[in-house]
Amino acid sequence: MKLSDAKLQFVASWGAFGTHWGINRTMAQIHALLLVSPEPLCADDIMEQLNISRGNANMNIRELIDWALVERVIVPGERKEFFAAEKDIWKVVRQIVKERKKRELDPMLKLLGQLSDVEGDRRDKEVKTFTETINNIKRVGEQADKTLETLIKADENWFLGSLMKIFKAG
Amino acid sequence: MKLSDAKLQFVASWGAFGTHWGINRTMAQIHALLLVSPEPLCADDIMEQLNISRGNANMNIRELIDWALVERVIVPGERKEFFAAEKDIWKVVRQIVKERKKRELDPMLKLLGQLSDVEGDRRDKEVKTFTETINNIKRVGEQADKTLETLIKADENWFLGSLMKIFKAG
DNA sequence: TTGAAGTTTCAAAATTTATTGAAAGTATAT
DNA sequence: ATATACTTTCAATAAATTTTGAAACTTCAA
Repeated sequence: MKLSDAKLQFVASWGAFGTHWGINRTMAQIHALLLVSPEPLCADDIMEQLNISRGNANMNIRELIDWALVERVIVPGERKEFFAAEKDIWKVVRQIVKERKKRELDPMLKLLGQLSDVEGDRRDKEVKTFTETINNIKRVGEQADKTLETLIKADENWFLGSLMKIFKAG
Repeated sequence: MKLSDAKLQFVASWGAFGTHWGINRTMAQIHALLLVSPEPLCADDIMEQLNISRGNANMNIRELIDWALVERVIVPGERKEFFAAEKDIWKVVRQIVKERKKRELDPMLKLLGQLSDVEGDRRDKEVKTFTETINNIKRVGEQADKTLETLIKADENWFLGSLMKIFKAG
């Protein structure tokens, strides 16, 4: 397969993949493009390669920077900004897990805590089912929270080495 | 907090949560509603409680059944269908992980396999960066694949017990 | 200063996704 | 058979999200 075709396909697929995970297609495509670029790209490069407008490029680049997946790079002798993606995929995964945990899991656990005691007779089937379900979700959520917290702090070697040996043994 | 308010809030939040994960809001809301209902509900119950049309209810219930998160229930003496959600949250998590792995991770790994050898000089910086990035993503993806496979097969006690002890010790 | 180069913003337009509701389809009881 | 109760489908519509592009803003060199 030719490099240019492979790149196109990677960018398109990464974009489609992103949409299944609540990430906007263009943002994922820009990320993919930067991941496979040896040199940092400027806004015009990105606009040209993905056929998108300046506004669109700008907004999605900023979002990627916000997620700490991309950083601004100063290129000596150039006035405009350049952008480069974090290339260490393990760091990328950890970063995404960290952000999504903060934005989604943490608020969900907070809510579940608030919902876990409702007024009313515990022998009432409605009350009982509600309380039990919420508490079960809370338990699993808290477990996930701990697991992800460990994963966020883990370094790759520890994760790929120790954890997997244990998993296989389990 | 009153049960009725707590239910409303849970349904609304579960719906919002779903949208961040590429799941349609109504589907997540129906799931939430069934999770906290002690008895199976029929299409009309769901339509009424969520203020949605029959077509919408029908399509999203079917989708939930497709994901094996909800099942049809025959209620003796009733002609219409009733629906109940799987209440074991650990099973729900495993089921979702299993489906998403099949639908998303597996195809992605297949693609990465195809992209991992491109034509051209390996000393070419473009070729080198592309190949290395794809292979790094592939490695992490394959690791995730194994981990999730183990998780899918694991039973709750094993997971909550052994795994977490190990994580804490790590 | 001024102007050239670059970046950001955001209302309007385009696109995508979700929802409706009525017609068509199915199953069941009589 | 046929009326009744219920489910499914899908074209039309509505809603939500994404994208555009031009104006406003910023920065910097001369």
